[in-house]
Amino acid sequence: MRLTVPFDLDFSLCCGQVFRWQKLDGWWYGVVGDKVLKIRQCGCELEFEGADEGFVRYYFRLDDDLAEIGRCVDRDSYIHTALKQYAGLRLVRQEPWNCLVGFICSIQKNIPAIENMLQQMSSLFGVEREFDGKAFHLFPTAEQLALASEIGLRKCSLGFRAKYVKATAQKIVDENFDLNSLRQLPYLEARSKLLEFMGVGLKVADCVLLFSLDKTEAFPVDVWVKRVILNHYSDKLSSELVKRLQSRQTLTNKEYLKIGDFARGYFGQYAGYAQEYLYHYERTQR
DNA sequence: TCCTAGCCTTTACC
DNA sequence: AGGTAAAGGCTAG
Repeated sequence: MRLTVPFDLDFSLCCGQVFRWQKLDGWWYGVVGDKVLKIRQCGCELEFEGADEGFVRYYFRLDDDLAEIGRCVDRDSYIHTALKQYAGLRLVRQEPWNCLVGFICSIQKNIPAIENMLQQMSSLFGVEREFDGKAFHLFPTAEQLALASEIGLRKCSLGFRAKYVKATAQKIVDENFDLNSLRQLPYLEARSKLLEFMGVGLKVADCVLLFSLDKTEAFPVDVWVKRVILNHYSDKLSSELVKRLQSRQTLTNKEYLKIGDFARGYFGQYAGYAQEYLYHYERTQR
């Protein structure tokens, strides 16, 4: 498949938004929904197996107008540098259920640990699928995780998150909850629906909204983004808020909402895209 | 109603 | 080896 739009596969898969892709012999292998696929990029050429072109276009959001998004969020020299550095980085349109569990697991965990938890859950509870001579496991469905015991989930290194995942799976099954239907709702309404799941606060909800439900105005604020705000945008916030952010490690909901509202006002409807560039740039500057 | 402190598990990295 | 930070959320008060 020949690319006619800017895209960088490595940046998009390495920037911390996805947890179940691995690179082997120059190919990226990933499990998405009920598919196992592999993909690699050589310049403008995208090669893949396991899915059709429509799926690849949808999953990697190749229809997003990256040039236009860049123009919208390019508001200062700092983000300008991040945009240049990671030109071609795209948000990935993840499968919502997998995304939701992934970010519940992200609570107080670094990325390698999250990848480890999801891998263990998949191996223990997901359907095995052979592809390219290798064994993969689909991510377990809500039904499968609802049937899992908290003990079983704790065996996957989830710790206190085991209860959250179990309860969330149970709610999905009990209410026949269709996460994809949240796509039709406005940002704030979809967010309040997600907040009803145990283990989902503002941060996790924003991640699910941004990475799987097309809410590009969602602006997840974690410790890294908080650093970006303090180090590069503090002059745009009230000195009172800045003082609070400096003196405490974790954000209160009120502070979190203030930062998100600032970001949406400053970067606009694609604030979430700005977040991803800033997040990845901050993490790789050291 | 809103806010805060204390607690929750485990891993990676220093 | 020991400590700390890690894409935070829940609950009692």
